[in-house]
Amino acid sequence: MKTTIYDVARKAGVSITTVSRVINHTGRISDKTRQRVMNVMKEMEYTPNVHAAALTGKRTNIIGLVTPDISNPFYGELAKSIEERADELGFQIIICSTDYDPKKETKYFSVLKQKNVDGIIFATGIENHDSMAALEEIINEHIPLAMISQDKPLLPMDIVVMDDVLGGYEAAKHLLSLGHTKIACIVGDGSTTGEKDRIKGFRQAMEEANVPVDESLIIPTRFSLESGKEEAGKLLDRDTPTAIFAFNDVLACAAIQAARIRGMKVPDDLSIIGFDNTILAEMVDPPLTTIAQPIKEMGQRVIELLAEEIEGKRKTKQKIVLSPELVIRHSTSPFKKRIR
Amino acid sequence: MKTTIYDVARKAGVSITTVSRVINHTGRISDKTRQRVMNVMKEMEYTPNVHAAALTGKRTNIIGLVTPDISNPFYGELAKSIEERADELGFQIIICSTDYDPKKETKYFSVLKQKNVDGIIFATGIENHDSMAALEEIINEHIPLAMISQDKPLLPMDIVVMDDVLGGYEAAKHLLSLGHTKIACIVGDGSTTGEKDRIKGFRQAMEEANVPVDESLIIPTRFSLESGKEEAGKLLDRDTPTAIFAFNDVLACAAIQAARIRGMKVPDDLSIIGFDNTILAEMVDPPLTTIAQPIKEMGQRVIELLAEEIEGKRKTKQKIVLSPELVIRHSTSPFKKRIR
DNA sequence: CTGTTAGCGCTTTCAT
DNA sequence: ATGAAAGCGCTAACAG
Repeated sequence: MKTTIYDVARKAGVSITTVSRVINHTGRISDKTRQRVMNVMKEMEYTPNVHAAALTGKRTNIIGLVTPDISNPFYGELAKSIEERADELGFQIIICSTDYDPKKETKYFSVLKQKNVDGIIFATGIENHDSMAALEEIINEHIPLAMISQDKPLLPMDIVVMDDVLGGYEAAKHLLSLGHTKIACIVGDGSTTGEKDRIKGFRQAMEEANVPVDESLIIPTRFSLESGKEEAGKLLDRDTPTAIFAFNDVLACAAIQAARIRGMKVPDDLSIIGFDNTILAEMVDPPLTTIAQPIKEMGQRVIELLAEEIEGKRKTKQKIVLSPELVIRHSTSPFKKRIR
Repeated sequence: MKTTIYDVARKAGVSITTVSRVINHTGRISDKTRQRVMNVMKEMEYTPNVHAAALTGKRTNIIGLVTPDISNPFYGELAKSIEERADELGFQIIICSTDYDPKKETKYFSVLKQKNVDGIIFATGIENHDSMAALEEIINEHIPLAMISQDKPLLPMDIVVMDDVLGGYEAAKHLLSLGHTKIACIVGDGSTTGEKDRIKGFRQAMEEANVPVDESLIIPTRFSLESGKEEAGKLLDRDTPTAIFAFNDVLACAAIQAARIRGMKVPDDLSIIGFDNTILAEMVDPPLTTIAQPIKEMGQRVIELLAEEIEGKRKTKQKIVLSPELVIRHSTSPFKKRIR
């Protein structure tokens, strides 16, 4: 049998109350007894039973992380930084991969509640109606919540996001500074706020530079490599942009492939800038100039925010907006008039 | 206050025992009472308190997953498939990312033990002495264990691995069948069993084809993109292999880049085959011919194995060896005599 | 088929 | 400064 608080108490010649006190640093205890108890605990390799503690209302030190897909490098890196910082703060992470399925989302909510997690971090959109309802329920039960990389302006919870407007702005700015004016955007389905913000920033930079935005150069895709390749290909077949702003690194890869198939050289014939700065960006040829999301820092900040709330150090919700960073590699170059 | 088993019992007009029985499907209960109790549970939205149950020796339905780095696409995909199947089987996953640090490894062992997980899956090597000691302790406590993608012949636990010998064999076979004979291998530091097995398979295929292996074409690297690029470059500068077998997809990318810098076309001037079939393989240009590890299936099988053991359905340990699969894309082509 | 009751290991008043 | 005792919510042996 595992050694319990009773075993320790007996061996140390004190009551279990005293042992409990030294474990939790509560109440007053003479240094002498404390030392004795601590020694016995060490000696017996005593570790408190988490469940018994949880049963009396103590924390579980478990945090749920709800993400759409951990195999996606972006979420993988996010999960990693969250887990790392969580570990430092004494929390474990239960991962929940929803696979973009709202049903799994709501299911996980109840599982996590049942597991009595101390808090939950959402890295999914939660657009679905049922999910929203489940979410509100969680809010009502005052389970500490934090949202990452997704804004939910109307709900009271901690939030860490990146400034997508600025990201779009910087991408456009970079291309403009290289002399490009005929710039295409390869976007997704336009549904998320992140996407909308990026294009907003893009437009702003164009406007400031007095370059009109050609709406026919804004190309929607299904956010996948195949779809990106196809749409980028169609674009290049019918028009001649000198630069492309892809809304993530995968789409940028797609654009590179589409260009290469058509005998265009990147960046000589076509500059391409990506978004996210995942591992792909350095893997691809040419290495991608891209707008880096501060993934690592975002992960650290959410978990810190959440931990503060769990520990009751702060009762007001907080929103942290981090800045993107332009990472210049080799997929963009100054505009040169093309020789036909 | 959350509704407890007592609330349900009272409302249903039975004892808590009866309620407990319908929850756990134990003992005999008349269909009538069962129905009544079930209805009340539904009505009150009752969910059992996991900690109270765990305190009496019931399972926690939590499984620990110890991996070196979830942000690595290979482990990310593995984690995903494990989580997915685990969810179906009713388990949650606590992730532990060791970052290849043996200290974190041993630390996680104790954390997981303390959290009373039902079982643990190791996706790390556990080469370190302290980790081994900790591992043996866990074995002694009879916590169900499973190892994935790593063999530990001397320890009694469930294992799921891929046949690396066969993988190396198939890679060589493919290249040989295309007419290549001057084949280079870009390997790592040669320390893991996986690597050794791959090269063993490679040699075997070469031998069967009566093609001598040129040892100077076996190039060690630090398994990183940079290192791979550098070493592959040196190789191409001093020699003229017609094909390269890279020991993972990252190294294959490195080889492609090194070749392109030197004006060589892949696959026309140089065929390259990778290993793993991570997302990189389809992202890169040209898409990579590679030896696919059945990541998804590996994940599913470990968790199934572990679940069986947790549920006590099987007491003998089991080892499952899965087969690799050649995925042909566009980075390899038949050998043509080079025109100088 | 159903109920009574004794723990599981710990926290927390309330005494002393 | 320390201890006795009452739960926390549930399971399971025992009794009917």
